[in-house]
Amino acid sequence: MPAAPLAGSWRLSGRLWPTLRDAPADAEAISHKLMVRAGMVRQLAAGLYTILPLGMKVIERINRIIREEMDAIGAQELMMPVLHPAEIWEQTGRYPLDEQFRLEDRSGRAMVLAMTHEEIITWHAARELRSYRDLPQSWYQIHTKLRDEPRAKGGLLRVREFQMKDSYSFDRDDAGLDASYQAHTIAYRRIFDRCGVEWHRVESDTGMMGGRGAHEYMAPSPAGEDVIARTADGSYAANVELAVSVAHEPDFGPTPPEPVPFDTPGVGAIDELVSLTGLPAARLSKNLCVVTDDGPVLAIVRGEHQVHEKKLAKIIGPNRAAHPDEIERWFGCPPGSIGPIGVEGVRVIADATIATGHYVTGANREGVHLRGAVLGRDFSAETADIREVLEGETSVVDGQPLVLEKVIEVGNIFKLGTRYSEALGATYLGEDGNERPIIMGSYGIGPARIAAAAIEQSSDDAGIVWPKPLAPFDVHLVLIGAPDTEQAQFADRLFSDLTDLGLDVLYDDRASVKPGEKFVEAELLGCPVRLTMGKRTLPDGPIEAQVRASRRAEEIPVDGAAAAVRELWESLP
RNA sequence: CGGGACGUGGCGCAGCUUGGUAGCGCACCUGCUUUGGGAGCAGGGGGUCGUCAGUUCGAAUCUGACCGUCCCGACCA
Repeated sequence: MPAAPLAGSWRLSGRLWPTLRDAPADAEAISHKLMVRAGMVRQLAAGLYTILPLGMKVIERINRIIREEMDAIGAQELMMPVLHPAEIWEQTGRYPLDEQFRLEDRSGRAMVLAMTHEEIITWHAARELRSYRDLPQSWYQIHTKLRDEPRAKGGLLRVREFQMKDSYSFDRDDAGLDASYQAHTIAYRRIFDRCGVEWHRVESDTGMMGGRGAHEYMAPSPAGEDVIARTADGSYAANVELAVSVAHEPDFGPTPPEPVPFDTPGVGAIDELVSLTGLPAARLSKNLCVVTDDGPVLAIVRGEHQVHEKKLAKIIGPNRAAHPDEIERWFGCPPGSIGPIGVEGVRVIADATIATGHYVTGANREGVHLRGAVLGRDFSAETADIREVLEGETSVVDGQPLVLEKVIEVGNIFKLGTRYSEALGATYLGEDGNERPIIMGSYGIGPARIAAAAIEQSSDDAGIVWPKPLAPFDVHLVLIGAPDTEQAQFADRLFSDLTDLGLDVLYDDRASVKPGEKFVEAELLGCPVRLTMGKRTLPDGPIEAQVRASRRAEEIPVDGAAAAVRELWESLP
């Protein structure tokens, strides 16, 4: 048995801390490799991870920050089951979702595992909240979610079982919801700032939650799965799923009186057309045919743009790319030559940018394109925003240029409205005696994703470089020498002195591990300060301190060592 | 779900093409030496080669199916 913990400090001997020299071959993400190597997590199966004691230290620190800030806005912690009767999910229509784990109990009752907790919290709210006097309320938990993800990936970044801080607000009216939403905005800002990660708050789609307004909290990282568009000062920031921008306007020159055909043998792709015509891609129209249950749809964007599939799907519903033989049937030509002019039986949706200018587009004849096609004159189309914004295009808010950035989603907030309260009968009696649905919001944070994002954002060749607030320990004290030596006695004393000063210390007192190995493992783990106590240190010091981030060596005097270490630690960013 | 790759002691890998005694490094155990940057020497333990079926006198090696894991895409807080 290891020695009992001294506040948040640990003696290392006897503890489970399995580090690895090599990362498992199937780990790809930096955070995944380092978390496994640094003995924080182990994988059980795809998307299922055990968090080891050292990983728990980090998660505990994150959760503590979350609890403090949630409590500070008056949210109340509770805990709901992760095993739910299916009927409740049937009432909101979310029972059949593909991500839902479904099972039966021994009597054959249909059950589900908690994908999220809107249904259950609303079920409780329906029973406990009766009057306008009971509102507003905010309830939260830090608890398990289970999702049958089509593809777990990236280590801890996308998993099938994970802890989430989820909170839910209950208000009388929209103004109340706005206030609860604002309170969460404040709490979230404090949480992510205190965690020491870089983050952006962006406008987001409401996704499977439904509702009417949402933001996501995004930690920039190349390992991220989402992309955001934002201005340098954050005056505009949105997930590209709904980001808008002012497109570059090409010089169109005079508009031809009518479309003019020209030969483009064997040419279909936009870059081939650019070389052939010498025109910028923005003056070509890119025509994409997809198929919905209601038939074919032709989507048109400028040649430099990409159709954003989610934006398109919001307008036309689920769809797939058309097969070449289908295109041949509807347009009478191969995919490279299709265009909007003269087609029948095909719904045409043009991006709003197409409404100005004239374009080179397919003539619906193999090897022929047209110059000078004008929307409204030569063809008709619904216009909508269906393109993905491009880096360098400008903000619709203030004209600043937009940058695109890959990000990890670490939190989100949703204005749910009455979707769940109406479905589950969560109503209250107003002052005027009328029954109304409770107005709800829901708010999520993934603690393990914060940890993973922190590592993605901060590591070097030697290992993790923790932001101070998330480090499993503040100080990593390395003892060189046997337990019965003078330096060991001194290290023991320093260990308890540092702990008394409020620092969490990992005291590497293992007798059987060589100094070099201790140093390497300390850097792999990445606590902000490493102290070395060896024979050399005594009697007069100094004690060597290494600042992990800079790997700079500092000298700590033996007299008043603990206070000096505390001071060094405090001086770090 | 589509495409690709890979499954050999705890981790990293070789062996497979050309079938014939299962190997290397690290880790682990014992002993001695060593103690400020993943120690040295000596000895030792641990593997149904993912599973099943087939071909063969004989399969880690060839064939097939299945399972698992990872990556890209689809999907997704």
